[in-house]
Amino acid sequence: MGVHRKTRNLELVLDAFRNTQEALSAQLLMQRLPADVNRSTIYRLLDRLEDDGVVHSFLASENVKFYALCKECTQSGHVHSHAHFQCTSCSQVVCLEQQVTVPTLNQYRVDEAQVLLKGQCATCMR
Amino acid sequence: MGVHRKTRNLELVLDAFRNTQEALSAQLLMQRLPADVNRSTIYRLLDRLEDDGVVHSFLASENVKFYALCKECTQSGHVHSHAHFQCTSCSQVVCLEQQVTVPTLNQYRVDEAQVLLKGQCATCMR
DNA sequence: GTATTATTGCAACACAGTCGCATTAATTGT
DNA sequence: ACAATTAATGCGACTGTGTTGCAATAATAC
Repeated sequence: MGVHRKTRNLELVLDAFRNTQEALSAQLLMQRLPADVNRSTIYRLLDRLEDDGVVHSFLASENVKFYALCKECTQSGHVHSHAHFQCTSCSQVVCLEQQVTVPTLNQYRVDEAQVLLKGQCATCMR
Repeated sequence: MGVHRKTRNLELVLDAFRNTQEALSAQLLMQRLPADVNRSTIYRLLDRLEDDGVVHSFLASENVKFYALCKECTQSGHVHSHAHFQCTSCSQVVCLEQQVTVPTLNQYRVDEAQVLLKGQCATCMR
């Protein structure tokens, strides 16, 4: 695992993930972390944490990358073969239990399947 | 269906889609269309064509929106419930026949399922 | 405590996409 | 065929997400 000095910023980011069920974007982290945490630092921490298999990332709507803590991943291989859900009202994103089976195709070798389900979350429905 | 004057640019964009099996991004269109077709115009045409159910869009890697001609869509409802494939080497994107069934979830109302399969296309594999 | 070097902050940048506004050109009515 | 209407276009400026080079700072190893 890449070097990880125990810095304030690293702890803040990890805490943010531990304190929520949601997946987080760089944007959301900026809102939730103290204002003096630098934008670039957040992006760099997310990149590193992903490289190290601590979080995994996926694209949601409006071209925004979301991150969430990995449960099944290691550095050697990300095994986050689960679906993600995004609420079209509040934009919240969560990881689902729902496993995704990677289909086999004739003309292509499929390495990865990204599934994003879109709709409304319980809070926004009422 | 929104107003559509038969303009050179509209024809160029539609031809580009008709002349390929691939899905196209604004970027790719710029490369394939004459250089004097304005960037904003391409974005606006894509938006309009999508509103009118002529093309559908979906997000691929690297935060890029791709578009492809609709076969089953109408203005009233996009029914492009098929999977998409993107080659991680050449970045090419295609629509697959593979239909996607939208799962039902307990806590969420799912309106749409986006499936992006990633791997290598036939050309890049050899 | 000092040296090493990972991490950070900053500013500048790259890129996808959007928008306001004036100009151009496709359509409509006569 | 021509003028009036207004959709479509081009341009420039802008937004937002994410990246990068570089100098300053701070966590770790000795």
